Amino acid sequence: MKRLSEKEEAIMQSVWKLKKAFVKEVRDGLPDPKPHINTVATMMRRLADKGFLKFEDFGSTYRYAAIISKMEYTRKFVRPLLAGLFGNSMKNVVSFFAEEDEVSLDELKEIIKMIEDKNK
Amino acid sequence: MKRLSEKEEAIMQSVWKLKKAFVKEVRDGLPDPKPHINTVATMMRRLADKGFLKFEDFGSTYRYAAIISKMEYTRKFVRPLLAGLFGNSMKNVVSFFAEEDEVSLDELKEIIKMIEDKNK
DNA sequence: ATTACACAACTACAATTGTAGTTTTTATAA
DNA sequence: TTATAAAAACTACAATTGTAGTTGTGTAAT
Repeated sequence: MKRLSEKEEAIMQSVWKLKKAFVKEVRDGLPDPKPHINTVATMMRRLADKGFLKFEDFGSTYRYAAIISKMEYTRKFVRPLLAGLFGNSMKNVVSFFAEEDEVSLDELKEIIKMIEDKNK
Repeated sequence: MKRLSEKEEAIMQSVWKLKKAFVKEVRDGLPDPKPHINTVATMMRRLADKGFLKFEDFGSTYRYAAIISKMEYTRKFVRPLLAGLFGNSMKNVVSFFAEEDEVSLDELKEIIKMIEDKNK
C-alpha cells in the first residue's frame, strides 16, 4: 500500500465524507471539473484492488466504503511526508504553519488547553 | 506544475539538501535501496522539464539545482493536501499531531513564545 | 412488451512515472 | 595513443494512473 496520487486522493476524500456510496454519489462529491463517471468507476475499482476501498453487492452494482480511515491514512502516509520535508520534526511542521499565519496563537493556546483538560 | 510522486519527492529532498549537485551526488543522498543511477538521471531530467529543477552546463555534464524551494513546495502542494484532509483548518492539523503526541505541549508553548518574541 | 435512459462494470488506450540498457564523452593509466 | 573506466545523456520499455468508449443490466415511461 502506497501513497495516493492527487486524483485518487480526491476520490477517497469524497468516499470518506459519504461513508458508504455508489460511484455516482462519489463523483457528485468531487470538485469541478468532475471526471467522467466511468473514470471514477475505474479508479474506485483499482482503489479496491489496492486495499483502500471495499464494496458490497447491491443489486446489480456495488456500494463502496473506505477500508482505511482518513486518520489512518494521515498517520501512515502524510506524517512521513511531513517528516521528510521538515527534518523529522513535527515541531518544525507546526512552527512553519504558525509562522505562515495558518494557525493563530490563540488557536495554539486553545489546543494546549484542550489537551491539558483531556489529560486530567 | 503538480504534486510530486513519492520517488520524485525523494529526489527533490536530496537536491534540496545538497543545494547544487550532480546526478551521482543526488543518488548518493537517496535512501536505500537506491535506484539505478540512470533512473535518477532520467527522473532529474524530467523534473527539469517540469520546472522543478534547473541545470547549468558544467564541462560535459550538468549540475542541477532546485527552482522551487522546499518551503514553496510545502506552501503550494502540502498545505492544500493537509487542508483537504482536515476540513481546511490548519488548527485541526496541529490538534491532530498534538493528540497523536507528535508534538508535545512544551513544544507548542515554545512555538508560541518564539512567535510572540518575533512580533515584538 | 418495447423503447429510452441512467448507471456503472468491463475493456481499451493514452499519459505519466519508474526502471535500466546502450551509447557517448571525458579523464586517467598503461 | 590507446585501453579502461566512470558518469550521465540518450533511448527504450514496463508499470501505474488517468481517461473514456462499449456493453450489460435494471427502471420507468409509452
